[in-house]
Amino acid sequence: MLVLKLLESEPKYGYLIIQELKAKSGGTFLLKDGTLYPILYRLEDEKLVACRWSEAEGKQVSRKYYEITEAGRQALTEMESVWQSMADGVFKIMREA
Amino acid sequence: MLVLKLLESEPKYGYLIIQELKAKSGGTFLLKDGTLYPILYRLEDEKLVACRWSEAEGKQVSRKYYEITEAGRQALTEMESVWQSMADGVFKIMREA
DNA sequence: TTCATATACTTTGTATAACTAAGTACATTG
DNA sequence: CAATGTACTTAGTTATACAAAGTATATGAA
Repeated sequence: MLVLKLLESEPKYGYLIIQELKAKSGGTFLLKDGTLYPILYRLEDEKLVACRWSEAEGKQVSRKYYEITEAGRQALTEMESVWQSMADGVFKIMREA
Repeated sequence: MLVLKLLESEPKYGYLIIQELKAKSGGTFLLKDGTLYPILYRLEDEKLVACRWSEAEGKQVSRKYYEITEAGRQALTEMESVWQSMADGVFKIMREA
């Protein structure tokens, strides 16, 4: 869900996703590259993202940019809803129990 | 974490935990018995809960009551903190991304 | 200039653990 | 007495996060 969320605004490549996951979560999500890339491959298999190789602007390194698909946006909406329900359920129990 | 939380106040048996998980989460956590009991066994292995067989009051059914241990209370505190950090991280990304 | 670090992606293997399904058994209620 | 609810157990499947090791290029400091 978090990876899809980061791709919601614009296509990004793996290394950048790892950095944003770390920065935007306030240091909570520290993914190793060997953790993130398999997630991207799975999202690609599921057609929730599409990718294309592209040379970075100014630099001569080749990067694989991942872009969220329409199906990905729908899945993200569903995931957000499931997460919200789940988190609500957890907080209820942590408060009430 | 949720199972430990439900045991925080008093010892409970499996079936009751399933009912409370459903009721107190507002219907979000619907565990099958085959899902809950292995969780209890693992918590027992980890010494986070202890159990004893006991006849139910008034009834003649035998029930296995699980009680949280001191180590379980410490683990619960740690789990609550980890959950809070994780949830905060998720919400940050869901907002900021 | 060369060594270390950062960038960038891939693949394999392991460990965790949630979940389903099927089984046992007794109690309760219509 | 049949169906449903209560109560626990075990085996097997699946998902997937994660680490580790590998490849490769770029960059900056000594």
